[in-house]
Amino acid sequence: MTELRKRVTALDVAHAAGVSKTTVSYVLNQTPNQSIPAETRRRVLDAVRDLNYTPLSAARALRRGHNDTVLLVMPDWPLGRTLALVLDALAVELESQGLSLLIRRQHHGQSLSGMWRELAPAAVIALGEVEESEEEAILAAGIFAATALLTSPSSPRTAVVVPQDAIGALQVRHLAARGHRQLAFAGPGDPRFAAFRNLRLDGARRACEELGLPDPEALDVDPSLEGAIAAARHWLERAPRVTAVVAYNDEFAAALVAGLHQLGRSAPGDLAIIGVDNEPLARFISPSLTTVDQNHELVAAHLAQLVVNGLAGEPAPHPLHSDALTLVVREST
Amino acid sequence: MTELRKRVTALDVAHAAGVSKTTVSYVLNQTPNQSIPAETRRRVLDAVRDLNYTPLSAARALRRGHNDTVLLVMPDWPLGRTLALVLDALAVELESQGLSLLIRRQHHGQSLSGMWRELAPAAVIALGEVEESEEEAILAAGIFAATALLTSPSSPRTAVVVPQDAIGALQVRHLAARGHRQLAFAGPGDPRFAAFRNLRLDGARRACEELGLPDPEALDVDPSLEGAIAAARHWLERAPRVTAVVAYNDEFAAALVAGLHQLGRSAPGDLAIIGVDNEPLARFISPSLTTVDQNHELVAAHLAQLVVNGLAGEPAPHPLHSDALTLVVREST
DNA sequence: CTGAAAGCGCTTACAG
DNA sequence: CTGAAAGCGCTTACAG
Repeated sequence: MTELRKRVTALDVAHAAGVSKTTVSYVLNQTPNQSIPAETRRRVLDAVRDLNYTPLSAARALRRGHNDTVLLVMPDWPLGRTLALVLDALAVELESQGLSLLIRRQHHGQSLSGMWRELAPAAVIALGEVEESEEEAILAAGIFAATALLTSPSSPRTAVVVPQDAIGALQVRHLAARGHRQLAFAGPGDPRFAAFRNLRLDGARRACEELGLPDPEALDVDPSLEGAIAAARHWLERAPRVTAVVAYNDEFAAALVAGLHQLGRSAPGDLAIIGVDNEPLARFISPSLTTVDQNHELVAAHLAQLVVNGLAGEPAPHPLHSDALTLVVREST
Repeated sequence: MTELRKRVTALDVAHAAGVSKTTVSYVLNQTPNQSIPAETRRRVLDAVRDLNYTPLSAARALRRGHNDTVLLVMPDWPLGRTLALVLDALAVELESQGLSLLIRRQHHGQSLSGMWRELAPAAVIALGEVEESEEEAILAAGIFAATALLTSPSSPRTAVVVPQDAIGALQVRHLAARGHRQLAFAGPGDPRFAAFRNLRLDGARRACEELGLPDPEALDVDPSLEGAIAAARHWLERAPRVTAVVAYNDEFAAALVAGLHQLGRSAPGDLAIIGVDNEPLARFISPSLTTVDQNHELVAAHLAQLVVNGLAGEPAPHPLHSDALTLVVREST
């Protein structure tokens, strides 16, 4: 077993450079209104390099009252492709600003309060609704708070929006433009997806209403070949016959395409199908999938900007409308 | 603007409970060899609840010398499906043990040393090779170190293995069992994938050698329809003719399946194709993709176990062999 | 069974 | 231009 080596502290650097801890700190933090001669600065920096000194974030956090960390709290959602890409891009983006992203899931009954009080992050990003009193408490602790809602914001707060309802609406408008009137919605029955599913369905419903189309029938589908076959059969035999399906995502869409094929039918002739996520394999399905692409880079950049501006006391960036959403038209519709 | 509220500290709890900070700490940490009467304990716990007290991790970390955090350092790899799922499952697993997972990318030229010295985590997990001296330094700082290599370990260290070479070998053995002898490897030219690509190719090469098959030709393919068509044409016209392709992942495999279709050919008759990752859409490609599934839950559980055992001073769990790999046979081979 | 006190490694008024 | 000193909120020998 190797012997435990003592940590190199600012005091060690101070000694090596022949100055005090204070000066070391001033140099390293480039504290304003301190005029330290270049020569002294160089000596400190040399010592830092020679000793391989790194300030301990815990000590700094204790003194400053907060970390250089952004705490992202999310419900216990399954990690889909888009969410994973957004979070990854966000982490990279924040890192480039000297911030760490710490992602925590909030399981049922776990208190949000405990998480941020324990960590004392610079900012908290909540995915999904947060109680007003909780948000107040976060702000009162001097922590910047942002909320990433899945729907259009009801209040003009610091809420970034990744509007799931806009996805459903976009899907419906595309199908309507192709002449379809009798639509159906195919999504997961699993309650873990409910937050996303329900909002997409809502958006689809509202769009149908606006376009004067009948309300789309929502069906829980098992995204297997058998589940898809059953669903497709149901729609084809139904009166009035469904001619197009809004799928929860590309997996459901792909299952339906394959199911139709098994029935000797095909998209879009017998049933038009549109997915969401623009999975890498979506274009290689045959017929290739029409889908909605969520621009994860844009969403991540926006979230990062919101936090960075907030920490700097600058105004929030302009809200993301549906710019982050792109319709990718292929063969299945 | 809300007024800044002062933090609730252990001293506040002590006052409210009529005891000292010491006793509060003993109760909250269940410090061994302290016999605190149930009544006192209750008073402390009540005060904690009433005041909504949460210990500040930075203060605890400063005192203890380390955090309850696991630092995972990875190269600047693109986040593929399997990696994302492993990391997510690992985070969940560690959370259930009271540990946070902090993921950081190590960009070129960035020092690993700076990251762990700054954070003072309980453990460091490095994805990929780490210099011996660096690992020594981590250990010497009292931090548990684990390495998740992409290949079979050369030394009997605390290295978890996610053997990418075994994937390539598994692909080749399946194709060989189907009677194929003249194989090719299709992968990305993008150097960001090189670590994974090269190891899978190596594994494929070695398996061919063991089976007495000719060395597989490796081709950089653009995973688009056009790229796939060009590649497929090349293999079909080549002498000796290639009869089966080991694809880097399902995206490449799907592109090749689609490319063949465009050429009026099909898998597996004209060219057998096997992918990696078992993407949700892989079974809905037609013909459906044969692929290799990496059990991300198993890998994550193993990594978590390694860390937890390490922190508790217990021996490492038995190594993961290729148990985490499953061949999923479908129509494309 | 309980508490006073030291000390972890920083930052930052404050004094010179 | 520079440093001595206080203090952030914990944990833990140590003394009673």
